[in-house]
Amino acid sequence: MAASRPARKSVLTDAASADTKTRILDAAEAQFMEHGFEATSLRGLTSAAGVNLAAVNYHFGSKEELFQAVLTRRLDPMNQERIELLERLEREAGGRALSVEKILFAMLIPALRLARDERRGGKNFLKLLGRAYADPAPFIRHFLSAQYSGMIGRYKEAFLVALPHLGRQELTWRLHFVMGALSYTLAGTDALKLFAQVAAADKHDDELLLQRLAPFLVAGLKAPPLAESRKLELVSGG
Amino acid sequence: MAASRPARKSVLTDAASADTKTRILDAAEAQFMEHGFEATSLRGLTSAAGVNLAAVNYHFGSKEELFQAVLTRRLDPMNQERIELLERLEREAGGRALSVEKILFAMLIPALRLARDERRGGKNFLKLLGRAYADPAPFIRHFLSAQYSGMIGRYKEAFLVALPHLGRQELTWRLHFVMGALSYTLAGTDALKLFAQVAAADKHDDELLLQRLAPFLVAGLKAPPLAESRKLELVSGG
DNA sequence: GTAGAATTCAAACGCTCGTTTGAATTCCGG
DNA sequence: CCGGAATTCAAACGAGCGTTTGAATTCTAC
Repeated sequence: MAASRPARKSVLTDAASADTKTRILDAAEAQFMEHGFEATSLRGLTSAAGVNLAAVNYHFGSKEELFQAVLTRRLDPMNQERIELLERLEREAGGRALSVEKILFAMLIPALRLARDERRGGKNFLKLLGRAYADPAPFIRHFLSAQYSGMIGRYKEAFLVALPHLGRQELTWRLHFVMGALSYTLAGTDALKLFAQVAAADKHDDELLLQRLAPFLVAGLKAPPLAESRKLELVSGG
Repeated sequence: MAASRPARKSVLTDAASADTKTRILDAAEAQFMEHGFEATSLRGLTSAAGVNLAAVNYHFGSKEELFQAVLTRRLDPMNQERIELLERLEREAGGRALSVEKILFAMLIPALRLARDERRGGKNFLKLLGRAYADPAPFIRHFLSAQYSGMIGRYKEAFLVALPHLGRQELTWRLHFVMGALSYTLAGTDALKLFAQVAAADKHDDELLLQRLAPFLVAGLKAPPLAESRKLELVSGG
């Protein structure tokens, strides 16, 4: 009989159940990406994974915990890589300040590597991540905050040095905008097919995509804040 | 007995039922914003609106059609205003090209006006809109495409003139990034409370927010595309 | 005031959902 | 090869969902 829920399984049996757990995680990644959290049903998910319906609750506890496990599996290593890359660049720079470009690249390249590595989820996962950012479910928002706060804090300090013309608050907003453009782009929200005639070749070339995104973000980050004197004009539309 | 569904009601009875319809729309706006489409239940929605459960299906046909009605009510006038504002600026400029700033402001100001007008939904609606952008449900994506394509096409032509150094495809991507940063910002995704210490005063001052967003977007749009020669460096991280 | 249409209402339908259960099966160290 | 733990499995539970129904009520034009 199954335990009410196994708090921690023995090391060896973990390996035995890895197959089922992995199949669930892989199917969940695809389904959550395609339908979002709410619209994904455990019945469809488990049947796609070729496992019993009860397996999700047995191995992960609940649908919510499964969702978090899906995110953690990819996110932890990627953010770890981001931090390590930033620290390596800082070490290589000696005492000198890093350029905005380099800091931004340190953020983007682990994401790019992940997108290219099908064994780590590839583009599907980034799409899922982009959508998770916009999901209103509180448990998702809290989870993402917790997962990202360390990494973002590090980068914020680095950007603060590279962008001395921005105050802390101004920088906070700029990073918010960066995350917006980034997650929207990663999510591959072709919602706006408006921008339709993007060449098919372009569409799935993630490197080219980041190479288009990077100059946009760098220029946006470097931009001077709007001067007091110009603010009034803005609203009057003049 | 209720008609299977009233195709179009008489003019006068429209006014009579307006109260119920409006109450439903208002409650739906709030609930869809808070929980998203899937997680919003008609039972909760109708009870919040103080109307009978069946009223949604009677007046709107289905939950999906209600969602579209919620969006249309605000979106049509806002996009209309955007187009009119752009055309007014083009007329005022005579034959001369509009600046990137002016075109962008023509996009942002109707959104700002809407955000400030509580009678038109205010910030709630923009938040809902930002979230709708990221919703994976196909009917939402198709609906938004249809609603936006006209407006976006107009602006794309205007930007193409203002940004002659960008090709059509490059511009398409830039507008994609702009929409990303914009919808993410409008959605007020405080998911990333990481950027936590944003002053409370700041938080709901939409004008200040757009004044922070504008320089970021303008600089991003104006940025030169990444030169061929630099592309390789990017990925190697050097 | 009355006929007919529009609207409201309580109730129910049929379905899907996440989760739980307890027996059957598989796994594996001794 | 046996015993106990881990896992799988079919079945069911209870709840909530969007939608439909048909009667009751309200509105309105005549």
